[in-house]
Amino acid sequence: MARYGEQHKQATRRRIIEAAGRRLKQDGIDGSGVSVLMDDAGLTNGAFYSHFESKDELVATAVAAQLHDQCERLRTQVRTRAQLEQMVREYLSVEHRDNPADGCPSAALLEEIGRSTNATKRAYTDGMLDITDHLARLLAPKDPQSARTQALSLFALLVGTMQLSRALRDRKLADAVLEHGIHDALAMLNRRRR
Amino acid sequence: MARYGEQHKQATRRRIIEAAGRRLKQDGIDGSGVSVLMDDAGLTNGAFYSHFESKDELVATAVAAQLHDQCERLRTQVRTRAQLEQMVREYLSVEHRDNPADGCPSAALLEEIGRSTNATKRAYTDGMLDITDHLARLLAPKDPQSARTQALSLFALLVGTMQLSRALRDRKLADAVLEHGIHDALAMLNRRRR
DNA sequence: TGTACATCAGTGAACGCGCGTTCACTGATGTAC
DNA sequence: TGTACATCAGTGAACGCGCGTTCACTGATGTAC
Repeated sequence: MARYGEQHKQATRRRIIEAAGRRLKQDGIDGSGVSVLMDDAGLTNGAFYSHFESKDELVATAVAAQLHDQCERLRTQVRTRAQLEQMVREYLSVEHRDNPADGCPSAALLEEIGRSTNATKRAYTDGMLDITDHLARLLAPKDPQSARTQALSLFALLVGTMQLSRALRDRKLADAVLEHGIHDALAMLNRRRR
Repeated sequence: MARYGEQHKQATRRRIIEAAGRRLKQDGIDGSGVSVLMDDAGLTNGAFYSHFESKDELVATAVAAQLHDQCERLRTQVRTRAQLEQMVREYLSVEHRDNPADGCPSAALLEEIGRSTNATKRAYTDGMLDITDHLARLLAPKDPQSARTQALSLFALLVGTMQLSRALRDRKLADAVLEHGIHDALAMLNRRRR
């Protein structure tokens, strides 16, 4: 019945979504054309619409996938406060700043997501709920509900700091922003909650 | 010699820049076409190129103007720590979140500025240097140089929190993020520097 | 095992549209006399 | 003061281009017998 083997099309779809995640983070949503996105996946533009209804649908799907990957990485690699501090240091690194395609989808896309379709914002919100669930359990196992907004604030500082460092055309200042951001993020993390 | 009165063209140019600032903040850089920008200024698209060399030049100019306005507002309205705290509260308000056109250019454009031309990033950097000069003098008159990165970190938290609140499609959570952001921003402001 | 057939993932050209930009033109204005 | 003229800010149609999307077609594959 299915002629290309059961998983052939699914594998292609995943390939498009993964390549799109990288491209969107590098060039932005408006900056990434469908032809380029398909080229990145090793296909021609025409094949796009046998996988997705529209560019908007791919964007929402890719955002969901990016956050899901990020969540999985956190789940496996950040299980203690010490690991969380290490994550903060890696997040606010020069390497992360200079390689948006490999980096955090929020740092690369948050502002555009705010202007996107409801489906994309929904996907983003759901992904963030999963991520902050995990972080909240780590920060305050007894009161994860209030720890969630704490985690979101930490995240906001990381994202804002990364975007700022990327926008500043003054290497020294941009590096100093990252450095100071680490300090503030760790302080935020270790402050006593009232 | 000059036929429309000395200031006629300059006034029109200022009108374009000011209207563009609002439009860019609302719809993003890529999302704002030249025709719409000129329409906002009450002109037709053709007149654009007697005022600017390119859309890029207008973007850089509008970003500079937006930051300059923001700096002036800070200079006149934020002269004490108490006023700075008040500014934080107004920044992280629901009103600001729901009206990006009237709001902070960084919250609306920072991610896109990071992907923009060098001229735009230069304009942004210079504007931020002015703003942080002022804030640094307020935060630590004795050591404004180190207080500048502190001001930038505070700014990063405000920007990241605002963007996050705009992207979340969950009113309650989005409001909670603002609320918690105020708390963290004030804590960051009042923490003893080492 | 070999051949004819049906399927549909993928191709690549084309669609209409809006983009940034150009340009021939208009007409309100200040200047000259 | 009134008229002819020069200027150039602004008009609006057009340019080529790349966008998101559509579509007739191809050809590699699994199935039927």
